[in-house]
Amino acid sequence: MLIEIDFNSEEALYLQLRNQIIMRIATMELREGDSLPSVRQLAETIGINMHTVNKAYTVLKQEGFVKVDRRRGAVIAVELDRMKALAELKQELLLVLARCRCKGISRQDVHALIDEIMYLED
Amino acid sequence: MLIEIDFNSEEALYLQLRNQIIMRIATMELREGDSLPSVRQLAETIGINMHTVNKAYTVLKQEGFVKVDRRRGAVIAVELDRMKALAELKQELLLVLARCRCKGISRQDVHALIDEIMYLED
DNA sequence: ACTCTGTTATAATAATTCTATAACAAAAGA
DNA sequence: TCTTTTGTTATAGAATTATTATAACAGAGT
Repeated sequence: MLIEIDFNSEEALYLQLRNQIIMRIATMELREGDSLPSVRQLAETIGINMHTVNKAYTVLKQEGFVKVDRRRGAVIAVELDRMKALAELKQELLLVLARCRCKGISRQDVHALIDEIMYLED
Repeated sequence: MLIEIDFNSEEALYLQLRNQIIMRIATMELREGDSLPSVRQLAETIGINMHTVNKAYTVLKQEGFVKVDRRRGAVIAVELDRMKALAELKQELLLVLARCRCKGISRQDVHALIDEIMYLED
């Protein structure tokens, strides 16, 4: 679990942590059933406080990316709720695409970029 | 300029303001050259502090959506920097699409949603 | 017994957000 | 010229959030 934290970033540490873990699940570097390091262990590795890691794990749990097992710690367990995921995606895209329209980025431009990023999928 | 603020939202007031103005530019409810209300006037209309509105305008200026004229106040003036806009879009999409991949939202699903939101464009 | 797990509680510090006043120079209009 | 309105800047306080620091607890593994 190589986690890189940018202490100069404006983004909160626990969000950087959350985002990196989501990215690793997406690239399958982390797979269903894999355990994350314990909050204390990861905190020590990175050099931050235990509670900051705990907060990241708590958010990941609430967002349906991990489940917490008293024995095994935080385990990757992605909750698939298609309707919920689509609704959240739409909400996020509304603002992003509004910015695109303002800045002269066309629908085709967006499609091309999507394909570039999601090249692995069908 | 009807601006609706949700005081119960977790989103900062100045960001709600910024986002609504960007949405209005995208829908052409606000057009190039249009003036925004003065910071004091809009603050009074909404019932928030002048500095909160000023912060929203300052962000919009930094992001290239308005220019500030000493005489006319904040005026819609969208700065078109295609490379910059595409780079920012890509950065934003990386995380959003990672979440999609985790949650079983396919590339086709995303394309369909893009088309649904950007239906007016070619 | 001992260690490791997540969880919870409490407290202190720092940073961010929002508000409250106040003042300034530049420009517009009377 | 006088007044008003503009954005801008400065300062300060309150509220919230983020981060750190200790400490303790129960459950589970060895």
